[in-house]
Amino acid sequence: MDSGAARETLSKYLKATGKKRATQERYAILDAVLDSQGHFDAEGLYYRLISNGVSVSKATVYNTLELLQECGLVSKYRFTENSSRYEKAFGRPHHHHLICLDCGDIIEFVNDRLDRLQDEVCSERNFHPQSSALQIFGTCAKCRKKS
Amino acid sequence: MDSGAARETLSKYLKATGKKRATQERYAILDAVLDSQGHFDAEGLYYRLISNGVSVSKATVYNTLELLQECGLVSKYRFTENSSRYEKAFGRPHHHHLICLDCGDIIEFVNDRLDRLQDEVCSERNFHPQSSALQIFGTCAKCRKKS
DNA sequence: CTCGGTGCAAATGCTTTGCAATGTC
DNA sequence: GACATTGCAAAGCATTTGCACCGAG
Repeated sequence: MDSGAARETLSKYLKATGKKRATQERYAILDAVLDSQGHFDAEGLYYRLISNGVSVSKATVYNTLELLQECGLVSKYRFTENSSRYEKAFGRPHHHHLICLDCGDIIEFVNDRLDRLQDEVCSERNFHPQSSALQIFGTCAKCRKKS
Repeated sequence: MDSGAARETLSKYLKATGKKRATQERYAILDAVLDSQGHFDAEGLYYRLISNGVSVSKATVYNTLELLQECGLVSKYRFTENSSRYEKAFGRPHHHHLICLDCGDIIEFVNDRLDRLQDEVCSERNFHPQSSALQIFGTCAKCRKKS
């Protein structure tokens, strides 16, 4: 993950809009996102920022996550009730998720055949796909061993 | 859609738990669900009940939708922020969704190859699937014509 | 008659918003 | 300087909960 390139993506996006400004907060939040491993939520990101001495408000975290989503640096998911999960999307291939209902683990996988099949379905229906999300809920190998 | 069979499914489920009771409200809500076409939300179902002269509270609607989900009569989805969508699941094949970002239309499709491919992915990872949801977001044929 | 279910309104938790202060351009 | 962005706390919204009453078993 190249932090410099991500910052440049954000910077270009901000300029492209002609209105949005490059603030310290936005870059600080981007850095925190890039530091993250796997999925995180807005709350967690906020506390991570605070405990690193970065002073931001939750509102700004939410706003900036939306902004980062717009420029493709972050993906947002809603696997369960009452909480959105995010992940950095910079330089990552298109992937899907296996979600363990026991331990809550999220396992990512990539499958070209699956993606191609999706495209087929779309062209059959004359539907122009923009993004897609496949979630498979079940029990992971770890939890199956346990029980 | 056979309303009698659905009611029987619910009845059996209630008895099987040994604790849950068969109330008028639960059957009234089930009926309203069976009457529905396509996707609906809790709020809409609630108002549909009220305007049909059935007196229930929102809390009961939510509780019952959860119950109907447990016994497989209803599926719940979360396509967008801040609102869950439900659909009757009784006697319906496993299907996925194309969601139009322009008009909000939800198009269902069935694809065996896709389902088989998903199973393959799971067994590769020793993951035991229970349910899955694929959403493809984009623009539908109708909206592409318009623009 | 017992205990699960219901209705209501208040509570919850995530997310957004209004407004004055701040910092970018 | 103009105006987008921030911070804070308060508001919003879908959903849940607490509790007194009701009704299924």
